[in-house]
Amino acid sequence: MSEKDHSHDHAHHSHAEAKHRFLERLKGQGFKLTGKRQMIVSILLAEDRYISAKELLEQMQKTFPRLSFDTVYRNLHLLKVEGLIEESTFGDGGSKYRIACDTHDHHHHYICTLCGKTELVEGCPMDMLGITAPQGFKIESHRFEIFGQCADCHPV
Amino acid sequence: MSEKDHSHDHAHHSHAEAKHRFLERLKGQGFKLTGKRQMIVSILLAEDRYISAKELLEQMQKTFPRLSFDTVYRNLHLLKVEGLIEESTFGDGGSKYRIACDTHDHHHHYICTLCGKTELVEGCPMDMLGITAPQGFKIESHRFEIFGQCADCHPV
DNA sequence: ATCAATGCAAACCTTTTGCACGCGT
DNA sequence: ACGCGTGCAAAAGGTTTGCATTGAT
Repeated sequence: MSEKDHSHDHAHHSHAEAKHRFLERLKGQGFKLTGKRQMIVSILLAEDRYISAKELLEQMQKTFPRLSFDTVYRNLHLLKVEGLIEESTFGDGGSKYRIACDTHDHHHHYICTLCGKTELVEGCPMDMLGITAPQGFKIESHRFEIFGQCADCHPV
Repeated sequence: MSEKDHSHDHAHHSHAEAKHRFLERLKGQGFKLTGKRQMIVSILLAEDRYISAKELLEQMQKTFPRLSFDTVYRNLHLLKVEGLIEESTFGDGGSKYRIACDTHDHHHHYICTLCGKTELVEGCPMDMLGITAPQGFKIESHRFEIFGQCADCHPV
C-alpha cells in the first residue's frame, strides 16, 4: 500500500469514526438513524465546508430521487438544534451549513466565499478585545467571520 | 425656551442637518430626491437602529398609502450601494437596515436583538487580534457583531 | 421634455407546515 | 405495533422584476 493510499485510507477511517460519533449522539437523543439522516451527516463531513440546502438536496437526489427540500430542512433543523452543524448567511440566497467543529469548543472561521471552505481563526475577539458592553447591555452572543478567497479558489 | 425645549430643538437641528447631508450625497450622484426617498432617510435617521423593510413600509404607508415593498426595497438597495445605510441579518425573517454611521469610518456594533438599537464597539478584531490568514487566503471582508439586549429592552 | 422613480402584479427563492403514508425501533 | 420520519402539496415570507404611468429635474 503506497503512502498515498495509506493517507487516503486514514482519511476514510477518521471520517467513518466521526460519522459514527455524530450518529451515536443522535441515537442517544432518541432520534432514528434513517438513511437520509445518515447521508446528510456523511455529505457534510465529506465536504467539510459551508454548503447550501440546495447543494445538499442535489447530491442526495442522486441516491434518493424523490427527496425534497422539506426533509432536508427538517433534518438540518434537527442537526442544528442538536449542535451538530453550524449555519451562516454569507453570500446571497439564504443559509449555508457545515458540520460542527466538534474538537473545538468556541471558535470563529475564515470562510471562502467561493467554495465555503473554512479555516479556524486563532482566538476570539471577545477575549482579546477589551470588550466593555454599554451600560445595561446584556451580551448574549456574537458573530465574527472573516471572508475572502481560499488558496484553491483564487487565481494567483 | 426651557432647557428641555432647547435640547429637543437641538436634536431636530442635527437630524435635519444629517438628513440634508445624506440627501445632498444622493443628489450629487444624479438621483432624484423624491418624497419617498426623503422619508426613508428621515425614518432611518429618526429611528437610529436596525429596522426591517416591513417596519419601514408600515410607517411610510401612513403618509403614502399606496406605497408597496418594491419601492422600499429599490430605495434600500440604492441607499446600500451608495453606502448610506448598513444591512444586517440577525434574528429571523430577513434583513434589517440602519442609517450608516457616517462619522465613523470602520466600526462594529453591539446590537439589541429586541429593538435593533446599536452601540459602537471600541476597536476592531482585525487590528487587535494578531490575525494571520491561512496560506494563500485572500481576506476581503469581515463581520463582527455583538448581540444582546439593551438597557431599555431587558427587565432588570 | 427627458429619464428616473413608482405602482401594480406577478414571479422568484428559500423555508415552513398539514396531512396521510412509510419505515426504523 | 408504535411513533417518528418522509413525501407531497401548498403556503408563507422576504425580495425582485417587467411594464406602463407618474413625477422630479
